Amino acid sequence: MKIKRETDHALKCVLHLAQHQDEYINVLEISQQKNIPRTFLAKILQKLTKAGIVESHQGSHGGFKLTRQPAEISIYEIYKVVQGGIEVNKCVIDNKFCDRIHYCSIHPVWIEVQVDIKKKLINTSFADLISKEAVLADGVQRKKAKT
Amino acid sequence: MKIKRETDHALKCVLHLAQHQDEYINVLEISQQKNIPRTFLAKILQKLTKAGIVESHQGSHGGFKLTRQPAEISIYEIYKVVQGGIEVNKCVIDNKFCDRIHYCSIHPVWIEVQVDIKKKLINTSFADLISKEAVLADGVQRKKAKT
DNA sequence: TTCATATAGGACTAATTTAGTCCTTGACTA
DNA sequence: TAGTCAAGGACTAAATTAGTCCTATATGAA
Ligand code: FES
Ligand code: FES
Repeated sequence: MKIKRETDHALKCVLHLAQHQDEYINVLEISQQKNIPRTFLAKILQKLTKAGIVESHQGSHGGFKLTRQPAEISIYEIYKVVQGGIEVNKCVIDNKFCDRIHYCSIHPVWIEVQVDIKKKLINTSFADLISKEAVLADGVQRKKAKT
Repeated sequence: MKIKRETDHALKCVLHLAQHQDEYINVLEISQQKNIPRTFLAKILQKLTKAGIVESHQGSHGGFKLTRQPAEISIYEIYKVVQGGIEVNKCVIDNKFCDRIHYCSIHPVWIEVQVDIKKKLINTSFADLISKEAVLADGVQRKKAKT
């Protein structure tokens, strides 16, 4: 389990959409606001659309918006859509990877780690992120004001 | 944080040494027993030697053995030596990676995940693994006997 | 109705990282 | 002193990641 760039982009992107609900926002705007290569982001948004996390609208004034409330979308969901399942070690996914798998004492450790990670990611929604972001941004503002 | 092949090899290797304490075991034997490419394993053992986890002896009847008791060696230690620190997302290591870092609401999630993983890995020693392995291997034997 | 503005989708490429090999040198010991 | 083993550096192959580019299709407005 290592966050790929693609997933990182996807999370920022969904965060942006969550911060601008109920309007269609196009790829260019998100890519500029969140500093993501435009064409790459377009690909990511295709995945999110297929997965039903966002809905798209073509033509002028088109773009993307969330299909659900931010509180109903977890980090884990986005992670899973763009990156697939959590895979701490290859043998956890591919059971032909290691012949020791039937008695390997290390294996259960990875399983446990995965369960922990999954729990944490499921328990963080984009509503949580939005409110936290507001607080943090405010903190940065105050710091700047002081100097 | 994704277990590399190299780390996986290293863990199996140390497990083998832990199961055969107090004798020097050479690269060839470990590589055969644990199914690891010989030359690659040699490299890994170099790292472990430098890190002081194993000690080496050259010449005939040479090889490697642990410098400490299995109970004193954690999975985390091996992980760290061969793979470096836990890095769930790049921004956690490289603070120039993302300009959002000062107020990013997602960032703390990765930090928490890392802390959890680290705890779990530190709390598993090779003594734990050895005893668990014995139980698991026994289970496999019993299953075979039944058929 | 047609032009400007969007996304959809596939094929491709570049860059980076992972997973090794190979070869020469140096230590140990029977 | 020959045979056996690790140390170390340089190299290569394979796989994955991180994108680009081009064409097609949908939409709304002039
Ligand atoms: S088989 Fe999965 S860690 Fe050993
Ligand atoms: S800066 Fe680390 S996740 Fe946003």
